[in-house]
Amino acid sequence: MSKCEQCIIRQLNSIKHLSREELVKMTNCKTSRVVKKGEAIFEEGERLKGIFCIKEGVCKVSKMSENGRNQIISLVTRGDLLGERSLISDEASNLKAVALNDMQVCFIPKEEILKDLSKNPNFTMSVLKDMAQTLKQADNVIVDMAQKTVKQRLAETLLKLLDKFGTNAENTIDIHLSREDIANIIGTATESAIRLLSDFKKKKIIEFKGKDISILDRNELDKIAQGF
Amino acid sequence: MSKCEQCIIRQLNSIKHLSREELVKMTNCKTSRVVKKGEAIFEEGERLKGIFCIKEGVCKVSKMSENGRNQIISLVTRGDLLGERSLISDEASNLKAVALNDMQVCFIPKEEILKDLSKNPNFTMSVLKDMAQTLKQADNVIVDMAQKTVKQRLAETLLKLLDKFGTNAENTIDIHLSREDIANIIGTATESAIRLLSDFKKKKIIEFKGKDISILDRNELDKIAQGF
DNA sequence: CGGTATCTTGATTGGTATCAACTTAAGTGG
DNA sequence: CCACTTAAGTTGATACCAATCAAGATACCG
Repeated sequence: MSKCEQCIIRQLNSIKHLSREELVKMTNCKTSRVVKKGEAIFEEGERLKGIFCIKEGVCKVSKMSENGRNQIISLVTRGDLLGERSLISDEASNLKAVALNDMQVCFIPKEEILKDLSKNPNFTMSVLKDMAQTLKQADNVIVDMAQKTVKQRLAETLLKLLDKFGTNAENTIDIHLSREDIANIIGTATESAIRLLSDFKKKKIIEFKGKDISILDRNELDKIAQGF
Repeated sequence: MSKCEQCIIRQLNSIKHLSREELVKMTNCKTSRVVKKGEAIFEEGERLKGIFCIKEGVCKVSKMSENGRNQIISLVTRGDLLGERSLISDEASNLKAVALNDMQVCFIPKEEILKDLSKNPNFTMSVLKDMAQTLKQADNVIVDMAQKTVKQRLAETLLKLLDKFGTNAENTIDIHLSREDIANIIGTATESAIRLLSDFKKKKIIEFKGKDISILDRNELDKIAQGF
């Protein structure tokens, strides 16, 4: 079993504030797990027994709306923690997490995390800061959803994806999302997203390589996102 | 100066987890302030030097969108804390808070709160729980904004307002919001909100007493909110 | 009492959802 | 290797919803 003390991923999140001693304990109680593309890490309504630390891969975190459509709330990647909130508020998860590609995640049992939270103020403060940050972003998303058009949101989403995942050898955004996934991020019907993507392509703002998207005119996307 | 130890409001939020000693210190450094209706407690972009504890009254917390419209993110009332997030993430506030009626608020300096956070795990944990809860609600709002129609959102908002503020002697929702405020909560143009309110009135789901709203058929609003 | 803000309604335009049909891509089993 | 199945992507036509502009009504305030 690989040791948390030696894990590089740890440096990327709040776990970096744990002491050597705490890390040793964590190594002893954590379990590793491989999650295949498309597989769920947890379901909406499930009671989580711990949190997940993403070692490799990306997953979409989503929530079902009352009308039966799926809304993707965030994309969680290498170095992120997943499930702290449900654990802290001690409620069933309100979200579902599904792997977008093959993943490696570590599972850390609830008791261990709660113990660390109660004994290590630096750790707690770090989690608190993360959460404050997430909340701020959530506010921004609310404003965008409430006041921007689908076209603006699509442009913005493409830019965010580019910044978060960068580009691969073919110059396409280095994460494969289906058209439906994209629609579920911006909160629209799949056909609408497709139509707008198609518009962007005609205007040479983006192009397709296979199904993947390559951004040609970042500047123009910026303008569209801001409403021109 | 009134004493935090004896303040009833304290029981309503995380401050209840502070020790007697900590409360005495807080009494000595806090300041009280009256905020008139329409006045701002703080502005977007302002660097807060502490947090606010709402003793009396209600304020709207909002954010300007890039297209120049105002989105109300939440309504903060008696017993709530305000400004913890900016303080924790140590950034300028991303939000603006404006009084909806005359308010009494206490201001607690940053240093005092940070000291309590670093020394009292119960307090920190309580703040953390609050924030996890807020984040969960934010997720719900995102889904609603992304996927519900304006009509659904209006119905939902009316129900939430009713639950949060109750009714007064005239059986109207016990908080006065302008039509514009309502529109800014549901994220639509003022005229659209007015039109839909007018529809609801015609269908005898609500009625107006002056400008205030009285809910006649809660059941019907529930149905509309869920998409029928 | 005039001026201003808020509220209200109508007409028009544009954006988005929905339904339906078709294409392409990716398996799967004979 | 081909025929079949299924999922994903694409496009057009239509109808509905909501934003915007314009104009009038009502309440509020100095």
